Order: sequence, then structure tokens, then C-alpha cells
Amino acid sequence: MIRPPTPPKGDGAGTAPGPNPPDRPTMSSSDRPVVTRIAPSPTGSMHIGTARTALFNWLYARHHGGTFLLRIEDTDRERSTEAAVQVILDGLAWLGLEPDAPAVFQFARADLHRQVVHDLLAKGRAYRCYMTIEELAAERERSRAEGRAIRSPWRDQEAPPGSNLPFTVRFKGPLQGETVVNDLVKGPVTFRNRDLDDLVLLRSDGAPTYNLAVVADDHDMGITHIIRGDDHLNNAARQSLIYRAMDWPIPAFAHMPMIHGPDGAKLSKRHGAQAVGEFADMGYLPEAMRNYLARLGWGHGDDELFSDAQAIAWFDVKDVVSAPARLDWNKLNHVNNHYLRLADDQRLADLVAEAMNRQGRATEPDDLQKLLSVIPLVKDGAKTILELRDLCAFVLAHRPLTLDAKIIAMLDAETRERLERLSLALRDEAAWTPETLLARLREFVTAEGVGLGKIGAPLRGVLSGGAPAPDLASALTALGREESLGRIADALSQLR
RNA sequence: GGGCCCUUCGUCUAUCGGUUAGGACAUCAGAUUUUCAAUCUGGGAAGACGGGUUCGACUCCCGUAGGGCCUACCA
Repeated sequence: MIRPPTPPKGDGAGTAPGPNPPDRPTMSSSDRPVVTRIAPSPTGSMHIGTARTALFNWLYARHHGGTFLLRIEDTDRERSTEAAVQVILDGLAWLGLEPDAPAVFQFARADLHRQVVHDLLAKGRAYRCYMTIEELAAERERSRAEGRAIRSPWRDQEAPPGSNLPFTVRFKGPLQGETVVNDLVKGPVTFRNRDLDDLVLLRSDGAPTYNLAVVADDHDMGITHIIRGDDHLNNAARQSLIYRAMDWPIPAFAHMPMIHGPDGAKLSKRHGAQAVGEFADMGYLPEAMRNYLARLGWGHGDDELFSDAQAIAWFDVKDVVSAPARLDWNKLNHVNNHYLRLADDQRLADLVAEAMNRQGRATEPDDLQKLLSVIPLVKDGAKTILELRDLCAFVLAHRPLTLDAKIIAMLDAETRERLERLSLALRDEAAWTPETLLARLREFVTAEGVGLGKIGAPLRGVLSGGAPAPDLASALTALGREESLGRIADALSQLR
């Protein structure tokens, strides 16, 4: 693939005749300090693809010592709610990708957008279109059948008809030549201008549209690099035309591939999760998400597990892969397990308690302390906080434990007697550490003339009641002497 | 229908004309073993297809097939 040099010299797009015409001098985006932005629309959830785009924008800004901004694209009044805005704010905060300035709300800037439309109209680069919904639908059908872009008859019709007819304002794009978007990840992408329709700038109710607002805001906010999803690549050409019409420098574009589900189809709820809040609820750590998401569609040699500092040092949009990627739960789990091992136990204890509460299980005052004692013993085997929660649950159980049939079946007379003797042997174990307990266990089975397996399974059952538990010595350690011996005694008296 | 993007193991990726095509996850086998897990060792697994260009192509060009995005008075 042919790629432009990075950072790009000059504009991110050019207009024909030639693919890279000698432009009039405009300020180059690369001369300015880097400013990136994430511009989600508040629709109720924050898609994981949006999260990754945010991450890439954040990494790029950090790498260049630039600024990372947030703009809420709330021009669609029907769908935008305050709650939905909060979801975005919470999502970014959870991911640790907070913007360097307060969020900019697009709808609040409608006056600025209208001013741009006014300027475009004055320059003759926009026109009022009086097509009705029906006429538009008919034209859409015609154009589709003819395989061409939609055209409005009002494009070249100066005189408006009646005075009070509703109209939209459309951009008056060139019909000849071509527009090339010098995308930082795709390379130069050429569009014939005649394939680009005249997009609506102002709705008939006077509200600015996305394609206008995005250009006006990105310019006004001084965005130098537009890093966004692949789905906007087509828009980039038409947006470039607006920059040009306004005599604004064109920012550098970098279109990220999409994230698909494991089956290659568009990622949806069906694939298990799609919103960042869902990943949080499923027990993934934000640092694991950052690492995994960064690795999905971007690479730095064979590096798989890396810190934020490394990602920032290494990140470059030219290393972003151009093909869409599929979400792989196995790999996410692996990465999450890695960060679970690294995580502070106190933090994990809090998260586990929180997960238990969400499950409807109230935690008691000394539970946190108990969790703290097991977590280091079991976290290596957990892929998520939810799994960790289940792995920890046995310590919090209250005596007497209810034993399931499988465990009761193991407790025959011989085993019960042996457990009795083991209990006695453990009673005076002074140190009560995994090491000493394991040694004591081994001594015991040797003295009994049996293998560890003979006593291990029933002991485990009695200690955990059938819930998952770590190895015997660890389980005993986590439970403590009193609780451990108590649970054994409970079981023995229960079956006597 | 039209425009645009994409195509290396099952998955994420490395390779920037010359490699036994590397790594990670998953998987399989073995070791260990007190269930599960963890851990250790080893194995299998890829350039969509067809044409070019070239001494030489996964790498460059063209075509085909497949997938995706856009084609809104949504963003």
C-alpha cells in the first residue's frame, strides 16, 4: 500500500485536476501542535469501537504531546438525552481516557454552524433546495436506478418560488474533477466529484446537519488529526470539499478499521457485548481493555502485553492495520487475566465485593478482609472479576455449610475417621501457612499410608461445600485455623 | 444499483521483493497434580482465486470472488 509521509505535508486532501494539485498556500496541519478528538453521538450506549477510536486519539495526542478533546454530537435532538451523555462520560472515565478539556456540545454551537452556512451561501458554494420529501424520494429512486448521485434541480435555479416554502440548504459541490483524501492509514483515496452528492447543510427546520457541524467544529476547535471509524471515509471526501470552499486548512484524516463480532458480522449484542459498560460489568479491567483494544488493529512488532507508557511511546497511525478486526473473547480473557495478576489485591477485593452486591449478595464488614486473604491465592486462575468472585465465594460461606450429594457420598466411615484424625493433626499446627500446611498434609497421608488423593477431595468438599476452591493448603490458609477446623467438625457431626 | 475500503494459521498480528512465512490467543498431545484452574514441554495450523511485472512475489499491477462501509432533512 502506498502511504503518504507522516505527518502529512500540506492538506489531507486535494482537488483535481491532478491527484495532488499545487495548492494555494494554506497553513499545514503538521505545523500546529496535535489536537485530536473523539466525537460520539449520545445514543444510549458507548460502542466498543468508539472506545477504541477514543483510545487511538488519546494515544496519538499523548505521543505527540498534544491535546485530546471530546465533542458530544448531539445535533439529533430526537435521540440525544442527558443520560446518554453521562454514559459516554462514564465510559471514558472508566477507560481512563478523559479528555484534556470539558466536553464540547455540538448542539449548543448551532449559531456558529449557521454562520458557516450563511458564508457558504454568500460565496455561492451552497444553495437553497426546495425539494419536497416526495420529490426527493422520487429522485433517490431515479438516481439509484441510473447509478448516479442525487441531484437537486435547485442547484442552478436562482429564483426561489413562493416566499414561505420550506427549504434545506445544500452544499454546492463541484461536478468535475476528483477529490483525494490522503488518509493516514488507507493512503490516498480518490473520489470522482460527480459521485459525491450535494449534502444537506441545514435542515428545513434550520438545524445544522452532522456533515456541516463536524467540519465547522473540527475547524473551530483546531483539530489537526481526525482519527475516526472507517464508516466515515466516504464522508471525508465531501467534508474536504467544505473545508476547501471555506478556505480552511484540511486536517489529516486517519480512518480506523471497524471492530466486528467473532463471526465477522457487525458487532452487536448478539456477540455477548458491544458497549463499554457491558465489558465493565462482565469484569474486565480498564487497563486490560486498553491493552487489548490497542492490539486490535494496531501492532508494534510482536509486542502483546504492554503498558500505557509503552503504547504512547510506540503508537503511530501508520501502524494501524487497514483491515477490520474481529473481537476475540479468548484473547481478551487472556489479557485480562494478565492484568488481574498484576492488580492490587485491595482493589480486586473491592471489585469482587461490588460484583457480589450486584449479584444481590450483601457483603458484611469483615468480608473484605476475608476476600483479601483469598484473592492472591486464586486470582491466577481468574479471567474476569466475575470469575474471581466465584473463586472467592467459598470463604464467605457461613457455617454450617450445606454439602451437596457428591461430597456426602465421598464421606464414608473410613474417610470420616481419617478426617477426624487429620483435624487433630492440624489442630496443633502452629504456623498455619501454605508451606507448613502442605508439609503437615503430606506427613499425615504418609502416616496413614495413603495418597493425598484419598483425603484431598473430601477435605476440599468439606471446606468449600462444593464451591470452587484453590489447592488445599491455600484454602486452609485463606479460611484460617478456626474456620477450617470448624467446617470439618460441622461435616463430621452432620453425618454422624 | 453506484461509490469507496478490506482479504497471511480458527482469531489478533509480524513480514515493508529473496525468511524453514515469526509471535500471541485458542486448540491438540504429554508432564505435574488434592477437583477445576494454574504451571512446564512439545505438536498441528496461513499468504482467497486467476493473470501479469520480475532472476525471484505474501509483498508491486490488473481482474475475479468474498466481506464491510457509505449512498438520510442519523451521526
